[in-house]
Order: sequence, then C-alpha cells, then structure tokens
Amino acid sequence: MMNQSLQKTARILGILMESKAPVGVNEFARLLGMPKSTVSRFMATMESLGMVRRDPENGRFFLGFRLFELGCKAIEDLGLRKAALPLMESLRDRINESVLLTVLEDTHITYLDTIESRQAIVARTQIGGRAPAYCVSSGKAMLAHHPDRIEKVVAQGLRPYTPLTITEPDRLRRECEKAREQGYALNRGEFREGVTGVGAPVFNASGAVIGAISTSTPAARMNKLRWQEHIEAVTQTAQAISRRLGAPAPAGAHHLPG
Amino acid sequence: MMNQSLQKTARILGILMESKAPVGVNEFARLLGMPKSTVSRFMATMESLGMVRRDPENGRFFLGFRLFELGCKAIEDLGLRKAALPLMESLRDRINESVLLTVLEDTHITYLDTIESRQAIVARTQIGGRAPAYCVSSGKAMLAHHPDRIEKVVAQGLRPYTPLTITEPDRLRRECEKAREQGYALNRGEFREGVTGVGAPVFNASGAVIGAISTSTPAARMNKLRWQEHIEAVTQTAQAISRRLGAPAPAGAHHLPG
DNA sequence: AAACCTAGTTCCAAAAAATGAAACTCGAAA
DNA sequence: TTTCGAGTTTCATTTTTTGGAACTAGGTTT
Repeated sequence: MMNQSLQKTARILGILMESKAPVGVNEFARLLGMPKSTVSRFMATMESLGMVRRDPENGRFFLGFRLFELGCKAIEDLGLRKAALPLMESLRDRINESVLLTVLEDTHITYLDTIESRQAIVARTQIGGRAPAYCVSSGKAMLAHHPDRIEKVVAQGLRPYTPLTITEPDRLRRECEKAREQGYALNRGEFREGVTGVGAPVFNASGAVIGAISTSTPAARMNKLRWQEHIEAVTQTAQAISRRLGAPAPAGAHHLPG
Repeated sequence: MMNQSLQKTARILGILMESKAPVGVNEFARLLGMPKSTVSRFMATMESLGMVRRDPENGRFFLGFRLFELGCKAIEDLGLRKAALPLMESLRDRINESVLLTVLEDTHITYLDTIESRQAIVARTQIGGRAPAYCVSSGKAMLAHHPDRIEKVVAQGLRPYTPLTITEPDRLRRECEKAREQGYALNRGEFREGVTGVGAPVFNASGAVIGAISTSTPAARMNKLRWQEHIEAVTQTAQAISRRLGAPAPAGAHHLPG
C-alpha cells in the first residue's frame, strides 16, 4: 500500500539524520538488512538527485544540500517565522531569556528558530532539532488543541527524560486540558534537567494551531514572580503573532454570545 | 538504472519548491503526466513520511517539516556555518555591507546564511535560495576550483539575467582562471541588476573548496576604493575561516619550494 | 431535490521495476 | 604478489508499481 522505495528513502535519510559521521554503502546495507548491491544503486540515485552528497575523501554519505533548500521553503510557506521573528525579539528583550519558535509534527516538536537570551548561561537549542511534544511547554500547548495527538503520544509511551517528566497518561491529559483553558503550558524541567519554559500556541486565520512560542530558562533563574511574568509575556506575544496571521480573537477569556 | 520512485519524489518536491501555492492531486497528475490514482497513493506515502503536509483546508500539499530537520542537519554536518558566522559578523561590521555564506551544488549556489548590512538599502537574499553559479561572485570563486563544473555550466547555456551577465563561455573560463589566481571573484551586477559582490572560496582541512564567503552591495554604493576594500576584507575573512577549518596555508601568493 | 460537477481514493489484472547472488573492479594492506 | 575490504555491475527472478475504471464525497447548478 505504501510505496516502498519511498519508505526506504526515509529510512536512509533517518539513518543519516541520527548518524554523527558519514555512512558508507556496507554500513547502510547492514543497518537496513539489505544486500549492498541494492543499497549502492539506491545511493547513486539519491546522490544524483541532491538528497545526499558523498564525502570526497572516502565515498561515504552525508545529507545533501537540496534538503536544505526544500526545508527552508517548507517553513517559508508556513509564513509563521516571518510573522513571529520581530515579536520574538521584543519578547526576548522584555524577559531577557531565550525565545523559541516551534511547530508540532506528529508527536514531536521541531524548533524553527531561536532568539537567544543575552545572558551568559543559556540552554542552547538546535534549530531544526526535535523534542517529544509531551515533555516541553510548546509541545503541551499545541497538544492541548489536538486531543487525537495526545492519545497517539500516550500510545507511544511516556518515557521519562528527567525525574520530572510526565509519565502518567492521565496527568498529561489533565495538563493539556488546563493548558487549553489557560492558553499556555509550562515545562518545569521535564525534558532536560534544569531547563524550564513557558509555551503558548499560535493560530492562523482559520483558527488552527500552526505553531507555538516558548521560552527556555535555566531553573536557577526561575521563581514565582518570573513564572508569572513569563506566562503573561509569552501569552501576549503568541496572541500578537496570531493576530498578525489574521487569527480570530481568542475565545479563552471572553464568553461569546451563543 | 535510477530508481524511478525516487526520481518521481524529486520531481514532486521540485514542483512544491517552485510553487507559490499548495498543489493538489489533480494538479500534480497534470504536471507529472500521470494518472491521479498513482499520484494519490504516492502523496499518501510522502505525507506519512513527513515529506509533505496537507493544507487542512483543502487537502492540497506543502513541503513537510521533516525536510527542514534534514536540511538543518545537512548544513550542520558541513561544519561551515559554525566556523563562519562569527567571522562573517566581523566582516559585516568592517565593511558595513551584507555578507553571505554559500555552497556550490551542481551548477548553482545555495545560500546557507546571511549577515545583513545595517544600512537602509540592502539587496535581500533568501536563506535556502539559489543562484546560477556563473552569475555571482561566490559561484565564480568556487567554479574556479572545479573546472569540470565550469564546462557543465557552459553546456547548460549561459542565460543572460542582466545586460552584464557573462554569456560567452570563454569569458567565463577566463574569469574563473583569474579568480583562481587571485583568490576572489567579482559580480558587477550579473545576476540581479544593480547588485554587486565580491566572493572568495573557503577550504577545508583536505584543501577542498567547501563553500564561499561573499558580499552583496547595491551598485550605487560601489566605487574603486570600496571594491579594493571589499576584496581585501572578503579574502582575509575567507582565509581566516579556512584556517579555522584546518585548511593548509593558501598556495596563491607564495611560491612553495618544488 | 435531482442531476452534475470536481477532487480524491480504492481495486485489481497487466506491465514494469527492483531485487540480490555472484562476478567484477579498484585500492590499500600484508 | 596476494589478500582483503569496499563498492559497483550483471541478469534472471521476484516483487512492486501502474493505471483504467469504478467509487466516494462535497459542492454547485438546474
């Protein structure tokens, strides 16, 4: 039912995504459980299409630059980054902490862009990197509007990344429900130890969640007042971005007439 | 000989890359000259692999975020951006013009990153975007070290983008040869009218060209002195980045003992 | 409300492509 | 010189993909 060449392609790209060093034909053959003749031909095709490139030293493979061109277009199409960046800078200046822009993809989030805090100690985040949605503030903020995804996440198993990671399905469901009511979600150090955050969803003109704004702050700098400030600032910024994108007014606080 | 599913995938991604608006199954079928049943199944597979995503409104397709993850990893692997960015900022501050980081891919260049000039008037460049190698300073600087590519470029035809575009194969060959000797190349407005630049190649530890640094300056701000300043500054920056990457000392000016 | 688009999905026999064991090439190491 | 490891090519066999047609589902016109 699914095109198998494509699935194989995705596996190969996945291997290169995870791999630290370039990968050769024999290693692919081993990892994929396929004869090297098959792999060799496949890689030749992928190379000619720019999906991978060869290390001229030893013929091993890296991901290709064509993927970068395509990936940049992918997020450009979304229009989110352009609308968000200036407001993200203001937010960073307001709270003096790193600000992140993310999208929800299946059950994980992807970091689209970062505005770094100007402080000496920051929790660096890799643009293009991922995190499990249920472990981070932006992820929970977005899951809150995708109940089906919550169940998919739960079905995949709630692995503990830190002692504070949510591992109880019902706890996750409750937190998301709360996040939906309040319009924001928190991360108290559930993905990376000592890294906290506040996340709020961004909506497009159709009222669909298309991304989230969040903060990344070392736990050592957090206290009750700061949490409150961050929640307020992040929520306002996310709403301002949504407004820029033509989103209908948030339904949260105001009760609209029936 | 080449895997045809992969080629089809590349064509589909190419269509989405060029397309301004999302594309539906029927439109793909028309553009690809294939029955819609085939396309429908294909797109379903691509979607499940994250290569494309559907517009929830109308079911049409965009490029998927997975491509962004892969693309970011692709340039991270190269290690060029990390080595180059700080020096690019210094260069921008030195000449107060936009500074670009590019790689050569087949016969075109791809923009990896930009440090914008602080001036009011700038020629904006899209990260992830392309330009024909023979029309821009960075492209010519890199072609200079890949004679086979020059011939490939020539074979594809030298289309004039502006009145100043090089359209004579021999002129391109001569310019590249000169660029190789001098260690830099110029663009006098050969790709976009009124946009000039100076480009120099960056080498890795094996002495191979892996990218280029270049400037982008409105022609109105250019004069003889500025060209000289830019050439000096760009060349020095490119060499400094190469040194960071462990490149052997440039052979250009010094005549090494036989 | 019935007929009629348009867009997309599913079916299945026919057609085409990918597969993989083995032979081959090429460099480097013993 | 031989051996080894990594990669590529070959070609009969197996496995996919293909695509016309039927089907589904919204939306629009008569």
